[in-house]
Parts: sequence; C-alpha cells; structure tokens
Amino acid sequence: MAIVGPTAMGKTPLAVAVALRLGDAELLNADSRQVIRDLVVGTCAPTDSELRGVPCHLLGVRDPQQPYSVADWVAGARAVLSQLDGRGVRAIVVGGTGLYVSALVDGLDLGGVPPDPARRRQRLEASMGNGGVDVLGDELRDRDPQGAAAVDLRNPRRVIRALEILDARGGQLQAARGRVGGRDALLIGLDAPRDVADQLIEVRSRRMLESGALIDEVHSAMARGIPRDALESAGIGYREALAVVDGSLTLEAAVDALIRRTRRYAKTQRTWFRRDPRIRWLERGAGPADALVDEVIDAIHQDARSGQRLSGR
RNA sequence: GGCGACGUAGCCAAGUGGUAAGGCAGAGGUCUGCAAAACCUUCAUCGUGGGUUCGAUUCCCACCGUCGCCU
Repeated sequence: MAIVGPTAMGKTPLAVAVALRLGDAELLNADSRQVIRDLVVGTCAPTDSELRGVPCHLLGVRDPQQPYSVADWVAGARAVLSQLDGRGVRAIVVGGTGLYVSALVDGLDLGGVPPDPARRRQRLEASMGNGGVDVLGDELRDRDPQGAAAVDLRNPRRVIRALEILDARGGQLQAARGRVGGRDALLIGLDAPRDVADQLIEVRSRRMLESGALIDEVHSAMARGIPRDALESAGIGYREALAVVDGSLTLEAAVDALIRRTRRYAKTQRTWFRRDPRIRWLERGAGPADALVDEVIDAIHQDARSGQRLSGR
C-alpha cells in the first residue's frame, strides 16, 4: 500500500501509526528529497523518534551532489520490496513524489536510457540560443513526428529527454514508454481542508527556520564542503536559508518565501494525485494525522488484495 | 500657505491620442530518468470629477492623495 498526498499533511506519522498497528510492516520512502543523506531538517525526513522504531527504507541513501533520478529510486524500491516480500513483511510506501510512486506502482518503463549529462548541457545551451526551444522541438518532430506529438515541446527538459531516448535507442519514442512490472497497490491519499493545510505549512515553515535548525544544517553542510548549488537543489527552504546566511534575505522574508513555495508545491502535488481515481482520500483536521489510523486499517480490510493477505493466505 | 513631482492589477513597473509591455504574488493545469524540478494557461481598462477631441490611460482644468522643497 501507499500513503500519498501533499507535503506537510502528516503522511509519515500516519504511516508509522499504521505500521505499528499492523505489526509486520515497514516504510518505504517515496520522497525525492528525503533520499538525500544528512539533509533532514529542510527535507523533513523523519527522525528516529518520529519513526518510533519502525524501519524506513531509502532514507538518506545518496549524497547531495550525486545525480539521482526516478529510475534509481525505482531500482532501490524494487529491491526493498522483494527483500520485504521475502521476509513476509508488508511495505507501506510513503511520500509526496508522485512520479516515484507512479513509476513503482504503475511500472513505468523508463526506457533504460540513462541521462547523458554532457549532451544534455549541450542541448540546453542550444535551447537558450536564438531559436530557443523550438530548435530542439523541430529536431524532435523531424526524427519522430508521432512521438513529438506526445511531448510538451515548450519544455526544454522534456524535449531534451525525448531526444536523448532517440539518440540511445533510435526507433520511436512510444516504444520506450511502456509499462512493465507494476504493483497493484492500495493507494491512500492524505489531505486537509485548505485552511488547515495552509496552517500546517506555515507552522512547519516557521519552526524550520525560526528555530535556527535549518540554518544550522546549512552551515554544517557547507562546512562539509557540499557545494552551494547542490544544497539549493536539495529542496524548498535551502535556497532561502542560504540567503539568510549570506545576509541577502531577512529571516522574516525567508519564512514568507518558504511558506509560499511550500504552498505552491503542495498545490502541484494535489494536481498530480487528484487525477488518479484509484486513490482513496482521507481528510484530516487540525488534530494529529495519526488519528486516521483506524480509517486506514478499515480501508486495508475492505481492500481485496490486502484482505487475502491479512487472512493468512 | 506656496512651488514641484508623482498617482497604471495585491506588489514592483513600462507605455501610447485610437481603446494597456514585463516581472513577482495569486488561480488553474501538464507530467514516463534533474519531479520540492521543468513547463503551460489565466489575471487591470490606467486616483476622482469635468473639459478638448471622431476617439484620452495618454492633452487641459479642478479636486483628492502621496512625496519633496520653500515659507
């Protein structure tokens, strides 16, 4: 099963509560920021005390500078899953990175074409030249008219990736975008009414910055030699914290920016998850999110897939 | 009290006698190897009232407001 939804709604505490209730369950992190090693404050990676003894996989497994993508995560997730299956332990996938969850659950075939950084840089530069992205879009249309129709030709990253796939395997884009090995899963969405959600985000953002914890984390990361740009791309909040550190932003302004960016991010997450009709949404109130355990457990029992497993077959 | 400047969307801001750039914020959306990313769509009738004009946000007058200088 998976618990998904916008950031700051309490997915982790809820998942932990569910795992404790089930007894034989472990968490599998599906948050693209929490996989980064040693950056826990700004990424809101769960702490040991928040996990209450429940193991959580794929947490802090890569360095900030290290390139990492959905494919890496899926590979890791599949490994975790088979290991858990072997031990007869149930996995609870928790996280807000929709693409990761989808890649695992739907079994997106990522084409087996790893990124080519040098070539990407080259094309990105081309896209910033005279003709803009259109130059790349035209190339894509030439090489695969059909495939091009399914790509957002205004989006450099998408076009560049499409070309990258064609470079590597030729043929047509469509052939590289199948689905293989999905996992049928119960999907639980956790969200809150707008005002509560805004409140949760504000409280979290304030605590993160005003306590000084994020600033401290940024300081120690820099002391370890982590490059600035790696830090900035480590998630919402790091850019703001860095700005406070070098004095270009007041703490108050940083808090505002963090709140704003986080809200916008939450909105994007909602947009992503809302279109998936399989998700069963639970709405939390201002109280603790783990009060919803019972509802999750009910959902598990009602769910045919899990029902069989729970009854011991 | 006098003189001067300014008054364009929530904020910053360009501009023209023919019916309002852009950025930020907001709202909505897209999504198959950077996804807390990248991208798309959308959002004003120009302080108020008169006048000139075929037509004014753009010219003139008055008023209101803000800022500066002077007394």
